[in-house]
Amino acid sequence: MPADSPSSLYAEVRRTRSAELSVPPASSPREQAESRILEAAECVFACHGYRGSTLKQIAEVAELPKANLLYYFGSKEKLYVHLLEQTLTRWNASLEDISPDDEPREVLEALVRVKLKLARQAPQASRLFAAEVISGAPFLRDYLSGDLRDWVQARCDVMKAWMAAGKLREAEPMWVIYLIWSTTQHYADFAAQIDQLGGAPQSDEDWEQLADFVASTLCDGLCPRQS
Amino acid sequence: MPADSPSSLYAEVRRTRSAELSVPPASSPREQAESRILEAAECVFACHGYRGSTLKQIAEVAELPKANLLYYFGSKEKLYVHLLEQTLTRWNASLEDISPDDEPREVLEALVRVKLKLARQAPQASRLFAAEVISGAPFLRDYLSGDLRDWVQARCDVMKAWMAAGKLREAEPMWVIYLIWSTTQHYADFAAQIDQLGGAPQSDEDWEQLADFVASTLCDGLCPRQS
DNA sequence: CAAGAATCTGACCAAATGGTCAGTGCATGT
DNA sequence: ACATGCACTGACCATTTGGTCAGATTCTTG
Repeated sequence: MPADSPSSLYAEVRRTRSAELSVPPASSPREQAESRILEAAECVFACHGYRGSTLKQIAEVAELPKANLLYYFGSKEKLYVHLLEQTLTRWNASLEDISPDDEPREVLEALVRVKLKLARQAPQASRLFAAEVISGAPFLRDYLSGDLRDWVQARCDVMKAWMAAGKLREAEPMWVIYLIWSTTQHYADFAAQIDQLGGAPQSDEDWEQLADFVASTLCDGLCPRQS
Repeated sequence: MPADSPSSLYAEVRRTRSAELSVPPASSPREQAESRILEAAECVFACHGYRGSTLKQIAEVAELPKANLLYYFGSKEKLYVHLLEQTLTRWNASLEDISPDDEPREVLEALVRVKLKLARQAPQASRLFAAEVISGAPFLRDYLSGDLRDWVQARCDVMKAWMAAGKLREAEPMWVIYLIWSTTQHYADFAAQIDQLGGAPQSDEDWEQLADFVASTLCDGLCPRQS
């Protein structure tokens, strides 16, 4: 019966806040309360998924009365969806376009670095997304088969061009993307396991080395020898 | 408000049952009921995690009265823990030992194939484990820092020997393991996403090609050129 | 067949859940 | 001063939750 003491399990809230990507200081009471609630909600939803989370717990983490959450967000579901959308918006902001003229190795390496940076800076967001997908993506169906599918399709086309030009190993391009996503997200989603087993990157240098390792391994595995 | 209709979301139960690794036909009423309950519980817990699952829902999937689950398993927590332990036992059964004399490429490839086979045959078990870890592994702390840590340590030692012999790229051995785990589990844990985006392996041949792709990419990336 | 054990379950319970609402402050403009 | 609207919240509600239990049914065995 492992109870999760807010002190230990949710300590990450405060820590993540300051590390967050530039969010305007939010002066009005509304903005202040909303961001406070969203922080807490991200923490709890990421941990227990939509159905496993309770408003009471989110309220406790946010140190606000439960009725306050409902005053600002109307319902548990609206709060959850708002959080998902905010996450996707932030992720999209950190993605760059690619073209067939780019060098595959450089693009792949850049993608690995961006994803690992996100895994480090916003692990909660990654786990929130993972929990949603594990549960069958009931709230993200449309996004997955819409915007994300388009984004992914564009990358696949470029990769096919690379393959035709002999710059990338022949393979289902989707699998290349999954290779990158899985290896990088792993460090956010399975952080609890990695903490127990060892090998968790801690310092800036650790993360740098990890990025080097993942990027070079995938590039060497995916790009034909250039000798 | 996406409601998960048992018919669609939990259809996987029956399908997985027949594909399950040899489980004795279970004749006594106790065995019969228990396996029926465990099946349903795996399905629901894998989807919503421990806290997000309800006994009522498990009972509905199992097509048994709720009191029956409690008659056989005593409590929600005992049922959950039983399921976790069963999963770990089965996984351990499919793992082989390795020695420094083995060829890294062969061992890595074999590991990828075993893990992908599990991802295909028992995706629910993989998601169950993933949900548990995402929530901070409250029930698996001891296992992770005990048995699994030992298992992993043994592999790391062998890999270090390989590195010293120039048969494997110099790197934190743990990261090599995470590379394999993440790339293979991804196809079970994120199946909902993959189904929407495309590239999901369907036929035996698809899975074979996927295994070839993942194994050879990782091997080429991890093992020095042999020319 | 009788007696005990194992199997099973409807009815119930206290606690927790998402959500509502009436009412309290409290700032600002007039 | 006072009215208007935003910000807030304790108290409450219907429903759902995990769990108990007394009793009914079925199986096993001497």
